[in-house]
Amino acid sequence: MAISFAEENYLKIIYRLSESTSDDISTNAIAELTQNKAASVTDMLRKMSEKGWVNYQKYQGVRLSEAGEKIALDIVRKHRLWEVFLVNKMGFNWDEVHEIAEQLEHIESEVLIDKLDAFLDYPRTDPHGDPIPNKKGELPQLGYIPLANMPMGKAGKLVGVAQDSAVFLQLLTKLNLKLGANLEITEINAFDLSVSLRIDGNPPVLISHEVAKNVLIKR
Amino acid sequence: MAISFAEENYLKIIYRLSESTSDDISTNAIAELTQNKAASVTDMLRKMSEKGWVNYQKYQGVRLSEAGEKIALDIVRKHRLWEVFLVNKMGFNWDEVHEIAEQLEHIESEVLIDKLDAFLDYPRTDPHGDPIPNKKGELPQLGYIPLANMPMGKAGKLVGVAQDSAVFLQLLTKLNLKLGANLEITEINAFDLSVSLRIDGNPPVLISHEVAKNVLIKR
DNA sequence: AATAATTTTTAGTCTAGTCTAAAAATTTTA
DNA sequence: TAAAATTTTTAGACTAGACTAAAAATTATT
Repeated sequence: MAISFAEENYLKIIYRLSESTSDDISTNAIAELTQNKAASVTDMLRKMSEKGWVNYQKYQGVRLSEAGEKIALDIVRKHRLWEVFLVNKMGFNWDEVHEIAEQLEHIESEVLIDKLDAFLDYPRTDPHGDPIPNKKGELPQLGYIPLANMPMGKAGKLVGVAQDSAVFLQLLTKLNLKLGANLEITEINAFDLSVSLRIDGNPPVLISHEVAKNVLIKR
Repeated sequence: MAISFAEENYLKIIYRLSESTSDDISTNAIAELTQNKAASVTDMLRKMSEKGWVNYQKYQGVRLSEAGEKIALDIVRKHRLWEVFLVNKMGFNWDEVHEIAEQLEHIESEVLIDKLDAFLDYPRTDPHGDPIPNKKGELPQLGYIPLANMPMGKAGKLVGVAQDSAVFLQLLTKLNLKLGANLEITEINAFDLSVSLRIDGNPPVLISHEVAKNVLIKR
């Protein structure tokens, strides 16, 4: 079944929202990320539900179906591989590549993506540390994930960092974030994706999304 | 002024048609290449004329304006650079890359194209021997062009070939196409782009587009 | 030059994807 | 738990870009 750019975007965004919660995804949340109005989202959800890509009940939010998740993972795979290309081969900084990858992820050619994957030496994560699904849609078992990708309420152990700039490591020290620390996310703020974090059972402290992305944890 | 995929495609196709004639381009010719109906083309030409990208007079055909040609050359530049990438870096054959490049040519990022250009070592031609415009929209002076790119009625001298497979060179010999031969195109068949060619003043013989693309001439 | 054939344009329709305004359902608050 | 606030949906409208059918203009043919 043919799929449009718009549909691909909706699926990708529902996937992204699903990554950080196990609840159903709300119309408003999708509207914000797609930059559309809620009414437009409702309409699209109805259509995608008919195509079998999402499970959608009026007023109850939405969830990807298995078929929808497969498509979403394929788009995520393309997005992240292109990001690796842009950073490793084209010399972009990791903070410059998102918009371009948003365009490249819609290029349709399985062969191209396989060749790109090989050309990049089969990377397991993108420049931001996010895992790259394989062509079957399976996420690599990394043994760790960025703290930023851990769902709310879950706990894990700090096992590494994705960056080793001096300023970053100094900040970790100041926050009392050491290797082996037990971490639990108590809140994720939608506005800036900053995270309230309980460290070794102490009262939660606030850390930025930027920091959370570079802290690697094992569940 | 924002430009859509559809508009970019029309401009590119009008440019391509202009390359092999100095006449105004007909609605039907555009319809065939865009795979649209003539009525749709008329409509689009009217709109693009209002935006100043083409000079269009009802029933009289169309021609790119200076602004339109600038845009078209930019798309052609992107298309051809991506083709080089696909062949030289991704290992595609030169006959497999067109459809993918048709998609990639619409990616919007000047910086990316500049970096790609550098990454590819500033190629002057694409894998088919077609010249790659620079970022100002200027075509490189190659000193030669593929015979397939020579306008009808013009003459030139055979100065080289773009391929040296045995079968190709044997065919040239059979056709009496030698270095230094004086060539004049007497007809281009729209159906298969095959070319009627007068060699050293002899009666014209027919050669395929495939051959014409690999024969290099100096005007 | 008149007629026939072809090309191009006009007029009206359709779909995808968006929007606004208002109605309906759900959630929060007092 | 009733009222208020918020979220979501419905209904109807709009635009870009396509289409078909018929009319108009151009080109080719007797």
